[in-house]
Amino acid sequence: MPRAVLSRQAIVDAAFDQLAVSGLDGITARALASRLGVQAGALYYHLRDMAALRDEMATQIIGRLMSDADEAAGMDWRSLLRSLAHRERALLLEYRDGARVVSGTFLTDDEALRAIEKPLAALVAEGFTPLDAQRALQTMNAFVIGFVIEEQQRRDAGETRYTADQRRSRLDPDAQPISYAVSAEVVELPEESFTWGVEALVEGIATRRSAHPSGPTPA
Amino acid sequence: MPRAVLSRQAIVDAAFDQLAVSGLDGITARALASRLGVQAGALYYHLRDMAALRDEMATQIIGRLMSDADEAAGMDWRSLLRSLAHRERALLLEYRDGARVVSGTFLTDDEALRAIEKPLAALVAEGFTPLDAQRALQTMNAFVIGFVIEEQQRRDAGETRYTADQRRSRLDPDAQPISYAVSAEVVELPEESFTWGVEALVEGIATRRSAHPSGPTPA
DNA sequence: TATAGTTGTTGAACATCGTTCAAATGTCAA
DNA sequence: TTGACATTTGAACGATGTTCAACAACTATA
Repeated sequence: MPRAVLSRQAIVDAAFDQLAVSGLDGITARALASRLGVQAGALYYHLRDMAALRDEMATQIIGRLMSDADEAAGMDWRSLLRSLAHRERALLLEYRDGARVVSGTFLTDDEALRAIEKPLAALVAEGFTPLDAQRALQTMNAFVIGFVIEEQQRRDAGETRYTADQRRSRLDPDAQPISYAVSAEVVELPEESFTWGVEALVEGIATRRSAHPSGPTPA
Repeated sequence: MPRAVLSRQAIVDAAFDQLAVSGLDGITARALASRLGVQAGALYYHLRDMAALRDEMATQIIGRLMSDADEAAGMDWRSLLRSLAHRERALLLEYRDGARVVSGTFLTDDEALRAIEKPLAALVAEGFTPLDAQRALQTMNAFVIGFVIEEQQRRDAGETRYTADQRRSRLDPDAQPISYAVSAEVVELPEESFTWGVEALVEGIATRRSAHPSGPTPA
């Protein structure tokens, strides 16, 4: 047999293809092996286990987020945070189960971890405490992850069981008038909902920023 | 054999016990069956499949969040949002993998869906548009879920590979001074980080609230 | 050119998983 | 006592992750 048919990267590429076709649960050792024209056991020469593969996938997604990000240049901090949030969401949406992939894993490459320094420095340069800068990014990131997990849950898995009509049918317009009235916007228009959250967060972070010179976070 | 050894609720209870012991991945049909003194197949008389069990678990957790919540009474909207966020986090932290359990599932009980009406009404009574009220809750919820997923990832899974020291060792204090300086707070002190995010969000939502009388969400 | 060593893959096996289903068992009503 | 019903058994099926001795192909050395 020819030597070196596989490589760590080839397996990861196949995993992304498989992810698009059958979702995160469809990424099995045998599915990848057949996609690569190989037996399942061969994968374990290049990967410790399947968890390592998922870590690697998450790392590459985050790597993309950090790489095309030379945008810290010349942006005020609001635009920077907005841009980061929207690009992170767009990136996660490119992949089936994208938010689940990155949420449950560890970064295998230090490059991504180090890349956070750039936006951190940009925030500090604009008057944030290092700690406040870190927390601003952490807060924004948590929001994006949480939002997209729910968004993809509806988009990918629940096409049959998560329509606006279906949601409305479980509500009583007399007992729950507000829920009923906004039920359409909950399911549809995720763009607007996301932007609303980002704008709220940016403004909220602005108040934390101006708060710190006079002392620590107030109660 | 005696009739009705099992019940849907008994299985869910066993699942929560198993969750505490071995995490979400440890909840297998046979593990629950042995815990209940029964064969694995018997579970399928009460549950369509294991996904239905996870939905049921998520529903019961959310149900707890909504039930001990008679707190909408007499609270200003800020206190209400704060209280909801902190109670949601505390509840999720009670369960191993709690955030993952509720994030990837559908509510099987309409009660939880209907219970959102109460906080929604409270926000509307204080000047929020129905749509803004819905989005405020959605944004806060996304943040809490995203935050706790990461928090539990570190607490439960990664005790060995996610300490502050380990994070620092992957950073260069000269090249990434800010990341290095705050690396301790990132891993430890989740309480303060979470409160920081909640406060930022509440203040940010306040600006969305005052913005709407003059028109829709500004750019 | 022969030989040894290394790298990468095979093929088979193991334990465990979710799920299904005919058969057996226990309980209750008539 | 009998019959109908509800519930569980026990065994099986296919698919999963993972391991490992054997084997094949390439590389470097002699």
